[in-house]
Amino acid sequence: MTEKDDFHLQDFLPYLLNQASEESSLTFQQVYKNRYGMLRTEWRVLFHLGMYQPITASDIVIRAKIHKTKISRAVQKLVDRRFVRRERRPDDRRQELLSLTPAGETAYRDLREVARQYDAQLMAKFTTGEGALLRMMLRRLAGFEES
Amino acid sequence: MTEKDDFHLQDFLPYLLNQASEESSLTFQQVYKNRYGMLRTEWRVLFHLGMYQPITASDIVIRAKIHKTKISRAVQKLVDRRFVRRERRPDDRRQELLSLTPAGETAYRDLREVARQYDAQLMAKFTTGEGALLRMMLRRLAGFEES
DNA sequence: TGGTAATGGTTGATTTTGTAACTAACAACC
DNA sequence: GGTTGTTAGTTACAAAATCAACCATTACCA
Repeated sequence: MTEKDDFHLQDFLPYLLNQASEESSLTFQQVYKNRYGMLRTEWRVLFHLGMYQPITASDIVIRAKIHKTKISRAVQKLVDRRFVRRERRPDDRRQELLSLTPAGETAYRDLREVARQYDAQLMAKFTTGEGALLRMMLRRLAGFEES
Repeated sequence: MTEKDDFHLQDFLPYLLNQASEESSLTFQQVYKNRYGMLRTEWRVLFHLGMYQPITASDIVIRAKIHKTKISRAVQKLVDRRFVRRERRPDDRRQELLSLTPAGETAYRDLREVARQYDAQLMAKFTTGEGALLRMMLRRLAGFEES
């Protein structure tokens, strides 16, 4: 007979991570969606620019591990909405440097503040030590650090 | 002046969770995709049936927090491929009870074993105590437990 | 009983994503 | 200089997700 197995879907790490990820992004999603009409990829591009500008689309592809077509379309939309400015490099005319417009800067600062507060709210579920450990473990799972 | 801020995207919990989630689901995805041509929602439905059958589509909606149209289409595909059987309830003819066919059972057991091994492989990155704590924290973030 | 609301599930239209093929610019090598 | 190969980014088409409207059935209730 096939013994009743001790597997539990809710403990399967990829499933659990996905559920936690979805659940914990809901509140933030409401904000960037309602306030700026952005999609997930778009706020990410915005944030990457806010943190590292000026950078190219390829840089974002590498850092965020998002497919280049998604980035391409997100950048296009952000440019259309005057959040982002693109500028072709003179020395290598294939690449274009992306940077935030003043409106983009404003949106970024606003959302960054929301993110910071929301993160604090989520982390309040844990002790400081637990939270630090959680981030460390997630970084390792995400491949952000080798070890 | 606007002080250079201490915000780091890579530490923002929803972002970090999403990256960890995506990264850690890649390997398993290859298996259910290549071996059974399934999509994410489909293996999840399969697993829910494997664990809790017989249940209705609505039950899965509630448990897995997946939209009902996604479930509806996933179930349809699984039925088409003879992994799942549907049976209208006599007492409430709106509902239909879903259960696995023998082929579905086989696929489920196979994938469950893959999942178990893969989970162990992921958890090997941590000590036993860390792993247990991680799961507990993720469960809390996912809303699997109230507290 | 009859009318209205709620539930389980499906379908169609639109939006978003994924995959591959493509253009343009540069690099490397002969 | 002229192939050949790479890289940056876009576009076209197919696959999938989202959203709203939709049946069919059951529940509620005057």
